[in-house]
Amino acid sequence: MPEAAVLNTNVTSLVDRRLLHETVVSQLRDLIVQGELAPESKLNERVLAEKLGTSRTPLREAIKFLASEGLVELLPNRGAVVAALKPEKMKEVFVVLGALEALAGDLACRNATEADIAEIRALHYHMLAHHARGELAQYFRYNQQIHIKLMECAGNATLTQVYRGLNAHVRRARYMANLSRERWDKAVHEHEEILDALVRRDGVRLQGLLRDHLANKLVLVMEVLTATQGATS
Amino acid sequence: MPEAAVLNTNVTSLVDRRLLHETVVSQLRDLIVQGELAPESKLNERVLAEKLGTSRTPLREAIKFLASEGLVELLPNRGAVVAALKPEKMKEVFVVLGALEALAGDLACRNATEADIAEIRALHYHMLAHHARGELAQYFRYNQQIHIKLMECAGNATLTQVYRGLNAHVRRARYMANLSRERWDKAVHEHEEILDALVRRDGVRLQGLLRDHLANKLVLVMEVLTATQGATS
DNA sequence: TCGGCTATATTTGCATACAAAAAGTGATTG
DNA sequence: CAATCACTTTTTGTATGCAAATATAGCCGA
Repeated sequence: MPEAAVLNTNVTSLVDRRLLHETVVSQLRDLIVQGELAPESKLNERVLAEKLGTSRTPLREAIKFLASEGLVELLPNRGAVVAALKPEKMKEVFVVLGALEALAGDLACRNATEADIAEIRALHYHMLAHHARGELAQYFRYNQQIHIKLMECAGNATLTQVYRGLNAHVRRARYMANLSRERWDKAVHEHEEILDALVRRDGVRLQGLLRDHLANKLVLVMEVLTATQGATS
Repeated sequence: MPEAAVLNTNVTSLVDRRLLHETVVSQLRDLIVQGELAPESKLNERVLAEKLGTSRTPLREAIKFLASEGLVELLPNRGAVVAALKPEKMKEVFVVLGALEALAGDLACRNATEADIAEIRALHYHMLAHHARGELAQYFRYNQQIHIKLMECAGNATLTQVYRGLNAHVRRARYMANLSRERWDKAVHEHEEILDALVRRDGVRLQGLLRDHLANKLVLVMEVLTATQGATS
């Protein structure tokens, strides 16, 4: 169940069995992605270690791990800060994500099994259900799962890994978003088309749809960023 | 001079001034990329720490950093090993690299300044010189610099960062390669065409050329892998 | 001789301790 | 009154120590 890791949000660990400091990585990442640790805020090692119920050593290792992902930035002799959410950076990330999703779409049209497509369809309907109820968080959850599943259908684990890393940046901004009903409906409609193109295994069309979908996501994220940017500073 | 970091090979650090454990990350990465630490070999913390003249703590942090890049794999309670160089993994990486280089080529055609192109041309001639002398290592060095510079011309730092990370995997295999003269000449010719397409800012053609170039690289790497695979195991 | 078990040794993982650097504080002086 | 300097406090970076887990070796028994 690899999808579960994407939205793993438990802060107080339940699994002592034989996992290691990956727990800390996961917890820290969630704190950052969900915005509890704000962009550009300092990561005080003592405070965080206490909060996560560990010592500084595994925490520092986790910070280094996330630094490699780009979620935190290391300042020599001055610790680490949560990476800034700069509009310029978001544009960059979306351009790369666009290329990756387009690639994934193309590969998925060729490699996806019928079972894969059925699973995406199932996730799609879950998503529709939460959209109908106006449950944004749950909607996002299934939305993410669809995109991740599409990645996995491409059958390229490296692609999936890179995508996840970049996507973490974007999700940080998305957590702040309050979709207007209009935009939300539009996004759902886009997903309908995406599913349709996948079912027909029309790689070219799917690539285009994914690019457009991402472009719209970028617009949304930019609005969120400029809005909060004015509010917080 | 950001290109310098790509081929930074000093093991005994010269810079004590105010750099930190990034030194260890860089050293460790070089050991892996250059093959001194063979794929799937165990990373003994005590031995490595002594070799790099540090203690286990910064070394472990460096290992976690590289684990996030995918150059090493973490085995819970059993340390870390250098990531395997599996042909399947290489194929995956090249597919993603292909999409990224194509994207970079397209962006570079639009964003590169004349000075950028002049710099790439200069690197190109350096490369030709070392090709003429049959100096493989130096040839690779400038070859890499050209590709990195092309990435930078795209004006997307995120793209460059992701590219570098994936490229490290590939370079590990390339270090084992002994190019045949025929293939080598062909690669150089491809670079001539790449430069030409860039000068003419023909993004579509450049994308195609880069894809072909990468496809040929993949063939080369696969040959190296299957060859060494038979020899070492 | 071979397989399994125990005891030993190594190695990892985590916590703590210590040193250096940065940040904060306050007093003194121009 | 502001700025600077010295001093204190906090925080980071690194080394070391210790416990748990794993690998290794030796031993016994079949």
